[in-house]
Amino acid sequence: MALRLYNTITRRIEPFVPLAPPRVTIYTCGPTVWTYAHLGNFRTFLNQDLLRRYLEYLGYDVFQIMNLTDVDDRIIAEARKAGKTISEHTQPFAEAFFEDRDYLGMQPAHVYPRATGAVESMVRLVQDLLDRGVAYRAEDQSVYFAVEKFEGYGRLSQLDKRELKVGARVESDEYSKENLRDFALWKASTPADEAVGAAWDAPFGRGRPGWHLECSAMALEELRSRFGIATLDIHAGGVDLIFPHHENEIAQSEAVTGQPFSRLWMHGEFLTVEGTKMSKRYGNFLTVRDLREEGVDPAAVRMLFFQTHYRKQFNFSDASLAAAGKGAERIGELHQRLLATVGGTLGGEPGEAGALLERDVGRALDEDLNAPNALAAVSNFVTTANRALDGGEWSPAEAAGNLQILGRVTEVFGILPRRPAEDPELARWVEGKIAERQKARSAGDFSSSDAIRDELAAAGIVLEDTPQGARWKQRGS
RNA sequence: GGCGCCGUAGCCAAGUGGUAAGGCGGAGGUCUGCAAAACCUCUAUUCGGCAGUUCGAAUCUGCCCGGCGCCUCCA
Repeated sequence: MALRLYNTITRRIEPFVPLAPPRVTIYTCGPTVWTYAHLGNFRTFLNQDLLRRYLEYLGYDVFQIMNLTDVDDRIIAEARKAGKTISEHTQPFAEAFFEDRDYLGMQPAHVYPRATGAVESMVRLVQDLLDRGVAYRAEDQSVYFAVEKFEGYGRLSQLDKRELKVGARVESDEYSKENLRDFALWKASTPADEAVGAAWDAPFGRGRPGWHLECSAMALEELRSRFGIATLDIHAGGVDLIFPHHENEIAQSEAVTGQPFSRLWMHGEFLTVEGTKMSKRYGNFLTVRDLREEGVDPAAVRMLFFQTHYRKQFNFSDASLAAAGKGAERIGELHQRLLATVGGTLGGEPGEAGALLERDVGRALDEDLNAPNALAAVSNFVTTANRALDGGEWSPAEAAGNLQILGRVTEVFGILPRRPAEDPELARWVEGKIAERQKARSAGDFSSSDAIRDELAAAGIVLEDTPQGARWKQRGS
């Protein structure tokens, strides 16, 4: 059993072999902080989070880099509109991104380099490319990458098989390029850029970095300074980044290093809404803050996203989110039940059910991160465990061992529903009500006991009568 | 126009040559004072359509129908 992943560059599922195990370096293209990231963006990030967690589960020592793009056309336009500098404009959105990340329970990347903080290394990279003759300064004072000078350009996106749509890439400000496919490394500064603080000095002229430059510069910077290498193990992003973004990153980086920029390229598919790609452009987007305001449990979101394979589009709907939430709750219920069964038992030895769970989840995730299949295994385990618990078939030790495995596995997905924070005051009130109800029940006064249950329900408290007395929990909220 | 992806039950979704995972929903049952939670049984003779290859196809090939994406600094 070994992990296999789909590699965009070979279009095949292949064994995952890191450059220097147990270390695994991952670069994930992060958000452009011109506004709030939407759920579609987070689908990609969440799938990367799953990859990260599974690699760590397998024992790899992961180093993850996620960039924040904090200078680009949209940011400059928005900053201008608001009369702010770009950093004034992006700061709140960067903070919001981290809040959303934490809310969704994503593992933080090890570093979050920002484009504006890496201008120096970007300038060096451009200079290097100029020195090597694969880049040139055009009449408009911008610096472009000469695509024809880089052998193998277009390998990732299979450009050789395509024909350009007539008129597709011809824009007024690109007339200076020698070749239509050449792309900007450094854009000569304009008054608009200067007005919002988006211009830097460089030997080849004052300007700002092109979009693709930052990822190459920052990734190489981190790899070189920390590990003395120039090749990533995994580079991940959304499918829309295959071309031109990642294609250009490869060209820029490899033209300088002569080494593969990344051994593996992973691309996640889109989230759609009513069949159409979720996008700011179409206005059909939802943000994480929207969900938070509705009181959605992040476990439901994770469950929903992981129920579809990352390389397949899937359509978001409130109904499917609610259904996924129910599924996550069922797993959470069992988790609680096992905790109660285990009591203070330490250690424990996993039984057959736990071993099966671990094996099936591993098999599924090993095959290109087949999370849907892995979750099916979890679900089967839940049924098996509940049945065993109903029949009193598990000793505390066996329950403890199985619980440990369930915990390890669900940790990979991060799908255990959040338990409401302990509120002593609320707890005291609820316990009081439960005692009151119990008294009524013992006396056979069921209309009173039901009234109390209704009262609690109205407060969002759900009761479950068990042989050990009433359990309670907060619903939804 | 070029390149690519998808179409599986009421809904969501695995499965890519050997006879349809899983979740949600629904029906009935067990347990319960009634519930809740859990469990049990049932819920696709069939995988967009039509041909073909094969002992055998949801899985391979061809055509058709329907939907989506990239080629636009969009995850």
